[in-house]
Amino acid sequence: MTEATRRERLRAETEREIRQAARALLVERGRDAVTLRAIARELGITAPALYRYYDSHDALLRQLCDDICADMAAALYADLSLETGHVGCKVRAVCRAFRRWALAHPQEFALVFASPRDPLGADQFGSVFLQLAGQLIASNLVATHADDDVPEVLHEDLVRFQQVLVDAVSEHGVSIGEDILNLGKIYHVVQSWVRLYGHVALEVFGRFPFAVSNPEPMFDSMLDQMLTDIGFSDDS
Amino acid sequence: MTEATRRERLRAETEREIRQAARALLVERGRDAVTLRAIARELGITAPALYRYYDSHDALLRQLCDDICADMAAALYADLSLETGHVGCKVRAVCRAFRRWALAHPQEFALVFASPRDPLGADQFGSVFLQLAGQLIASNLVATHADDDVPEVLHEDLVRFQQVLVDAVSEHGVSIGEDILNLGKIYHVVQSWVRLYGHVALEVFGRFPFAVSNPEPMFDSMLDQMLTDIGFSDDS
DNA sequence: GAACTCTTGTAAACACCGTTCACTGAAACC
DNA sequence: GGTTTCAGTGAACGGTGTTTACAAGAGTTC
Repeated sequence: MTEATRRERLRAETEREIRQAARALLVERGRDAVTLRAIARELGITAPALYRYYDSHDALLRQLCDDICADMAAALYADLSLETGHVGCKVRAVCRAFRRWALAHPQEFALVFASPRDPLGADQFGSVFLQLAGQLIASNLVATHADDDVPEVLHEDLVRFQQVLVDAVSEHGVSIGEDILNLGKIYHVVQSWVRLYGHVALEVFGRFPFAVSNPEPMFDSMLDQMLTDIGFSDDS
Repeated sequence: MTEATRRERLRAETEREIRQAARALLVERGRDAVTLRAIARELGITAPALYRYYDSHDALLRQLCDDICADMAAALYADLSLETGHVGCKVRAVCRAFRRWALAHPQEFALVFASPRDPLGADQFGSVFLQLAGQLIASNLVATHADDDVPEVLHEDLVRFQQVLVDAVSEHGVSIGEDILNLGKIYHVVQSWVRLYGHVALEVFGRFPFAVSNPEPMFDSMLDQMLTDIGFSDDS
């Protein structure tokens, strides 16, 4: 069944354990607790042995980021698959799932979303977001926004994003026309991402200007407004 | 002129140098470079000497956060004082100033705004934001939003925020009535903070889903929408 | 099966980190 | 002038990332 040699299997297993230990340390004791020595201690080996698997502490942290993104993506997809309503419902579901995930995984969220990252940034999460956004846009057949809704200075960037979206979706076999994915919608996707990220980050980092005792309805309220703005009707 | 003894002056001077060195390290080499030993090296003293000024490395970082907030507040106030137009213009000016400051000080921004902070959070920045928001709201005499605009589940939190705002402004001698600072406006202030923070953080952390080549007009465009939503007329 | 290579781990070392503690020397006070 | 206060030192402890030389087992080749 498995084509891998014994050595390859052992190596893969060790690597799995490294990631798992790193993740546990991050979750339980924060970013600064994810040290090579602590991970090694957890596995019953010595720190330099980890250099057989990762070039540096930094590389291991990058891998950790990717793992987190992949897990988050899986969680979002799972929540999305439970939602069988129309597109507006799906968008709402995935936004709520994102918030839920972030609140349940604050350390992971902080590591992935709030570090002045490597400019590359071609991480797992990007493609997940593009995936979801692209699919949701593609299946929303009502084109309520025309191109001339957005200022012309933004066209260049939005066209680029449009291409990125089209590519991302086509990689999964879905093809959408430019008439459906028009610039007005693209712009609203960006704006929605701004509001979604803003709200979730503020909540996770406790940076609202006052103590919010009941943040969930506030999030839902923002979501309603966002969906209205993006062109979905408000009926739930 | 100065009532302080020689010793007090020297101490104050050293403390100033500590903060300055810590700040320089943060700016030039990132959060992780702000170590006690590096600071001490910069001052030509030894690391344990710093414990005469701060209880721990963590306490020093907290002080650094406060310093950053104070500096940012000063920068925002300065930019605000240059703007002599009506309230809409002032809001626009201070939002732009916030973005400009964040982009010019990414390490400081990350430290202050994107760490799962101490729940206390009664930092300098809070009062600055409340200051500005309160004043701007108070001077916007056109009450375009009524209380029934916002869902009732939010009332409890918004009333609390209303009180916080009223207190913050009254501490500076300005008193405003509840009729002006109604819940609809409060809600829009919160929503504006969500969008402002979201956009700036995404830009600083490079977390837009595509490479934005021209982010300024995108920010301005969001600002226009935000000001329209909040009830300011769109004439510049 | 012996000789060989490749891989995975170790132990020791280096330079750095936060923190504690016993101490020194000078300033401030009475 | 004697005493107290206090900023600063040096040594030490246990922690960190990383490099190096080395050992020992797994896999391969003859």
